[in-house]
Amino acid sequence: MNLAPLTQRFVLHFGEMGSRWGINRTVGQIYALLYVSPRALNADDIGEALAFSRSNVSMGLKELQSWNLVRLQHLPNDRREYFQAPEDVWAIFRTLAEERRKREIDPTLSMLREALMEQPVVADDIHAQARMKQMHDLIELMTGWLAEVQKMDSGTLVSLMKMGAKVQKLLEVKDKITGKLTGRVAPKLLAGTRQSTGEVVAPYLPINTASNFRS
Amino acid sequence: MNLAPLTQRFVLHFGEMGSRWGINRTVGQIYALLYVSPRALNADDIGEALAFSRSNVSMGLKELQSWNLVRLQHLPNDRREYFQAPEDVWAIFRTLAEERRKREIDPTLSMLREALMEQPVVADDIHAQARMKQMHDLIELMTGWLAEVQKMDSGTLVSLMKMGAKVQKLLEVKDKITGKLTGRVAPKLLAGTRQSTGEVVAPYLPINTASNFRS
DNA sequence: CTATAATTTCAGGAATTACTGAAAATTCAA
DNA sequence: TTGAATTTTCAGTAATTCCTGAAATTATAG
Repeated sequence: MNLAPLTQRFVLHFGEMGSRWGINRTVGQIYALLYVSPRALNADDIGEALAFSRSNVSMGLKELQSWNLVRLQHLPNDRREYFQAPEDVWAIFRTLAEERRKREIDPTLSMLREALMEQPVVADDIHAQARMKQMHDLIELMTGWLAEVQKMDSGTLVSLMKMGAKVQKLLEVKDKITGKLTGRVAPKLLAGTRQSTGEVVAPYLPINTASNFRS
Repeated sequence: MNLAPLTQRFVLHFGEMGSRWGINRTVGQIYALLYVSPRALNADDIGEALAFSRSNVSMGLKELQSWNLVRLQHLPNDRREYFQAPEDVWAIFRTLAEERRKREIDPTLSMLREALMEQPVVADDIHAQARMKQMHDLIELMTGWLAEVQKMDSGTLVSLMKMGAKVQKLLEVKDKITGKLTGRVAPKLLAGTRQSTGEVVAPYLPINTASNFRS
């Protein structure tokens, strides 16, 4: 591996980080290299830069393509394929979120939905189903929110994030004006929820209190 | 493995899902079991339920404890340790986000900060550093926002998420009233950013346009 | 169509990670 | 303090994942 110093540190770091995800070191390094590279690279460039076999590069690039994380490019008078990472970091982040949702969240939601359709036959499964309902509702709320947020343009998103918790205050002001309840927990939420199982599930608890864990 | 039917499906699913993260199947299954269990379980319970060796359970529980995902409990007249998952799914989610930040984001931020302090000596590193700056800024913005959001109580968070993109409209209304600019991209953001490298980096682009990728 | 360049597939070996049983360490009741 | 109960450690093996070179496939220039 013969890379510029900063590039090398970045590439090695992403190789290590990759392992903490499901992604393997090779793929992490290839992506990192493409991300910082000032120009599109072909498979041989990559293999040489990272000292990987040509076939390993090929598999890594295929993986990255399946994640929609790299774009293909052709140069005039050159039959080889050139790869690059998108320029816009926000677009990259969106793609990542989207793909992870597809691979990790969607299958889980399906499993949960199926499980919630069933009639539990064992005592333990009654409680299990109620827990699955809680998880299902949280995931559904979060993915729905994520989908809406992903539609915003990057500028709006940046503004929102920079506001951070100040949105809360804005909501309170709005409450006073409209009289609607948003900043506090709605009574319905506090009342507990009757599940499809018939069981009444405890309401969302305030966090960071000892009562979150049985002691 | 001799589990109630719904419980078994849930446990097996989380085992598989674990592999897509960095987490191994065993740990995923143990956590899933604790999550749906109506009562705290000891290591032998878990080992028997999932057909794992006692030592494997011990290692899995240690891993889960290092993630702050399980709580320890003692029953009267029983020396064994009993484990359970927190009841509040929101608290669980917070913990997960927090721990992943510590393990994945923080080290990356450190690496990026260090790299941004250096003076690039090779041409390629000048571009690489500019790219790292973009990534650094995005991550910093997101983690800062996350930290603020994590301080909110679950109820507020639920309200916010249910509003989804409607927050945007609220911001526009606020703009009209206060005259401040938040809903649209601030001029400074559109103007591009002068990096520490001296290079002027392109501003955030509108997403979902072909121009995000060189064609 | 043919020849060559480029990419992909894949079987097998290398490296890593997971899991187990036995032994060591720890905890706590008596 | 002792000793039984419980948990943890760890070396060895099993299982899985990664990576390579060779062969097959695909693409395209001539």
